[in-house]
Amino acid sequence: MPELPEVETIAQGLRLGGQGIPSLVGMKIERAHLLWERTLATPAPAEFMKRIAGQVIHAIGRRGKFLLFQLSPDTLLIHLRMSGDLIVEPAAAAVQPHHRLMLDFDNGLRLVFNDARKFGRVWLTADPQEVTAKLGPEPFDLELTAEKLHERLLTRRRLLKPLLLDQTFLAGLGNIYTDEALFLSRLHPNTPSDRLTLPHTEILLANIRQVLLEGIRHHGASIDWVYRGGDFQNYFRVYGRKGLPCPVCGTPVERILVGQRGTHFCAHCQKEEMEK
DNA sequence: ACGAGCGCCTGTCGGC
DNA sequence: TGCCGACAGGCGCTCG
Repeated sequence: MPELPEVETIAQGLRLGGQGIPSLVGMKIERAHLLWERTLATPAPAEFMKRIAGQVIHAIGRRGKFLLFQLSPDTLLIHLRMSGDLIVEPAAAAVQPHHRLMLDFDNGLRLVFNDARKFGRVWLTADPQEVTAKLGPEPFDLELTAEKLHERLLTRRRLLKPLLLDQTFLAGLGNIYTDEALFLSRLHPNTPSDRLTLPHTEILLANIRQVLLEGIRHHGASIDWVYRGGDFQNYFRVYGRKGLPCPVCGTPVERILVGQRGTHFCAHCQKEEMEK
């Protein structure tokens, strides 16, 4: 799915406007059209339609990979999962094949949740904490120090990569940015989490933040057939580069499975056995 | 408390 | 060319 940088890019775009599209802040939702029922996590379709009509978008934010739309009494949460995207278009435009939910505004525009694979989900709730309560810390939270991250790493006995992908451990990382952060940190994805030293954790946290910031600066990555305008895919160091030379040592990048996920790394730079 | 396996879905790509 | 499996930015579930 879109990971933190892609979700942040979308949130900023909708909040600030640009490229001919106005900011959605202040827009009033007139009515909703649900084209794929399972897109709606909660409440039931009839109640959703009734409750969202007339609500105004007051703020647009992000928590982990969730988009948050602060409405009048309620909050709308959207998770794009693998193939979801948000589009602003004229409310009169033809309905495209993968449109799943459309929110018509009272100004002739609509916000569309488009999602080819139908994995994405939408929640409308008075209390967004009901949805986001289990999420781990935000990577850019200033209160997340290397010491605190190190403590959290030591309380678990898991492979490093699956742990970093666990949204209850840290919110926002996905497959791309995890591989990139581990590469920069010279850490093997199979490293047991409780073997990380504090110095290693400092390096890891700094690199997680760096790759996420790079992603945001490039407006995210555009891969597969879902194009969102970003170009961070041109700056991947290892992700999706199986067989291509490691940018540091030239050794061909390997692809293995870790926790059922395709994982890209340099076997020379990222040794499984760390020196203590 | 872990990881494996699978389900949810559609689309693309590479190999034969 | 055409078919077919592998694979895809995610996550929740069950099962050992």
